[in-house]
Amino acid sequence: MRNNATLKKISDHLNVSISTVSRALKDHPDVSPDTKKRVKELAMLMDYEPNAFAVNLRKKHSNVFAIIVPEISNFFYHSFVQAVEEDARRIGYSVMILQSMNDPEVEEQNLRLCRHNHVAGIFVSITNRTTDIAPFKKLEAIDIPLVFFDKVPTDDTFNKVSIADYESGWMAAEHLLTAPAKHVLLVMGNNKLSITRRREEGFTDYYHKHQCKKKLAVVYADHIEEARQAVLDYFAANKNTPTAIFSMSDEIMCGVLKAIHTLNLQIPKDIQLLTISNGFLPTLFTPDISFVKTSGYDLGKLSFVRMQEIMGGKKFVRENFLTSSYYPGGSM
Amino acid sequence: MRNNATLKKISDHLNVSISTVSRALKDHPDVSPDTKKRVKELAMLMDYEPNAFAVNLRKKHSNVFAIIVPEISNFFYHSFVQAVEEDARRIGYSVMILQSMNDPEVEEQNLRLCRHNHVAGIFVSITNRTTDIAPFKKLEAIDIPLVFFDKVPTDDTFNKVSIADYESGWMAAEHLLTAPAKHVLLVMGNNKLSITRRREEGFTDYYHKHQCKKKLAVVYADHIEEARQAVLDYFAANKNTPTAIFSMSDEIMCGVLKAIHTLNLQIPKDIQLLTISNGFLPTLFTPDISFVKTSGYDLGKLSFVRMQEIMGGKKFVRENFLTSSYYPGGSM
DNA sequence: AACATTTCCACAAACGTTTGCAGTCATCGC
DNA sequence: GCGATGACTGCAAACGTTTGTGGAAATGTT
Repeated sequence: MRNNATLKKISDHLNVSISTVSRALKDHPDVSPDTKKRVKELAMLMDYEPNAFAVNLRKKHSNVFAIIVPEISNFFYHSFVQAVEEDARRIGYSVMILQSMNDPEVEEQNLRLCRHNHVAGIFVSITNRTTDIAPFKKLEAIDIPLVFFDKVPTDDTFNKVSIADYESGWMAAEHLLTAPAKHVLLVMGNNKLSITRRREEGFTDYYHKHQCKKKLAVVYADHIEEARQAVLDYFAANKNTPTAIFSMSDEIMCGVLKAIHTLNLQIPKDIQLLTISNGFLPTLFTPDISFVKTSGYDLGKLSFVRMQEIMGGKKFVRENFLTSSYYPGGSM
Repeated sequence: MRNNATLKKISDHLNVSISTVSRALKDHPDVSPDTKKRVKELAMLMDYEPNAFAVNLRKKHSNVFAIIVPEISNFFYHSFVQAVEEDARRIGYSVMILQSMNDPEVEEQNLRLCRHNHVAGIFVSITNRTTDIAPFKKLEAIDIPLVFFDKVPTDDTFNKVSIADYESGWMAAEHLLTAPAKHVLLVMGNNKLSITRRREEGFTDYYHKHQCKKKLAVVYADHIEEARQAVLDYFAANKNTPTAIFSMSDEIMCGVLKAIHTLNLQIPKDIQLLTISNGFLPTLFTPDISFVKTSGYDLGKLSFVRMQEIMGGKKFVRENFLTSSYYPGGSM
């Protein structure tokens, strides 16, 4: 028993033309109040719903936004998604979430899906290993607006919205370097990403500018397990060294904590820890982990504003930054 | 500069008909090897991509699956999504993720989106407060296959795939009741959900069957903060009472842990804790939280099998269950 | 009464694809 | 040399919608 209510069927029942039905349903001034009423009633009765395929074919674009992220298992993205969904809903659009599994190939498949479905716009946080920007260029060629957020490519012909990474690294240093430990370990993500480089730069610039005498080490990790291993390796080489650790993300922090637990070290006695986070995970531990807050929600709101600007025709490329602030916990 | 490669344009360039181009591109035996070659080459050159709207309009359905979950911030769902994505990709389908934000109204909006886009199939884990199943019935009326997973409605005209909840509750009791504490606290989710009722039933059945003498209390919570408050309330009424706590999910566990941290209680000395989990979160803490494992990944695989059966025409309704197993940590 | 305007509606083209059907050749068997 | 077969290819309808255009009444203006 298929749902077959269509403009044609309604028009047949009412002895009016298809176009009249179409216009009646969208309150076009050309149709009389009386027919409007009749059409709407019958449409309601027949449970009419416009066929999105036909509408989109005609209009050449759909009204759903896509969000492409490396992995949805990231608290930062949850609030981002929520913010975008709120705003999208407000203007009658929907949001579909696609994850690239940190695989450029999957990412490209997702982009293809977006192209085929002529999505209204795409918010994308790129993969650690994304190097080919051609698929993104392709999107712009067919006028699908693109906003990069959080993990953005270095290419600067794109619209990007990101955390003020340099500043948050700087802020992290500002607080972490007050910790007693004489050693400092930076556990960073993939060092090809601008997000990583800028956070590290912010941190080390503060470090050098204040002529900090602590011994500084930096390690890079692509995911939890690598972060854990990196920290284990560090402590294998620096046994019993009180160290202040800077973790640049939730994911990294999880790895760091696993290592710390493995080594049975105490926070904040043996180790001081400060991370950059959206704020959820750090509060789950004892003591709370101190963090520099980066709001995925705010980033989502900002990204959406950019998206609407682009959709509205503002074509100039821009990069926006979002400031962050410090939330002291008990890990320092 | 729009990407306009279309069958018509290709046909114009090659002086053949649209239909020939269409058939050539899909290796229809009716068209000669020579024209096939020419068409394919030009199509490649022009970067032709079929217009999904037109294809779908013609075929009356798209090739994307939808997954609707209350919230994506749930580790259990991540692996579920991953499993489904893997299998979908394998048969050339895509997956879109929609979250209902635990709001039945948003859930219905998402269902509407699925209907309008004539999605190939829907995997849905319902909201805590979903009572109206009419929108789901509507989906079936237009032949969109539906598989409920994890949080499933009680109505048994639907296809459902879920954790063997009773069994996992039973298993949890089996292990938790060996803990030294004389008091047992069950922190459960929304008690209208069958998942909650069955897990609780499994637990209490074991409890009664073994004539357990420990003092049993049960509280319900809809989200993290409620869980935290419930535990705080419990300990306000039972000061310094060594208690073994059963948490029925990751989310609940987070709330429980927050309360435990607030009260400065020690695990496993003062409190023993056992949760049901997908396995990620429990390992982030020290000591590791013991858990009964429910595999989202396996559930995803199973759900997909069901989905394909339904799509293949097997119409009979069934409910599948997935067994779980115990992973000891250091929290007991 | 003649003409202009408004109100309401229908026609038809277009969006890009798929597919049943029919048509045009050339080749083959006899 | 005639019908039959087979290999290609094109025509046209259909999917359901939107929208520019034009036309027939009804109303208004002088």
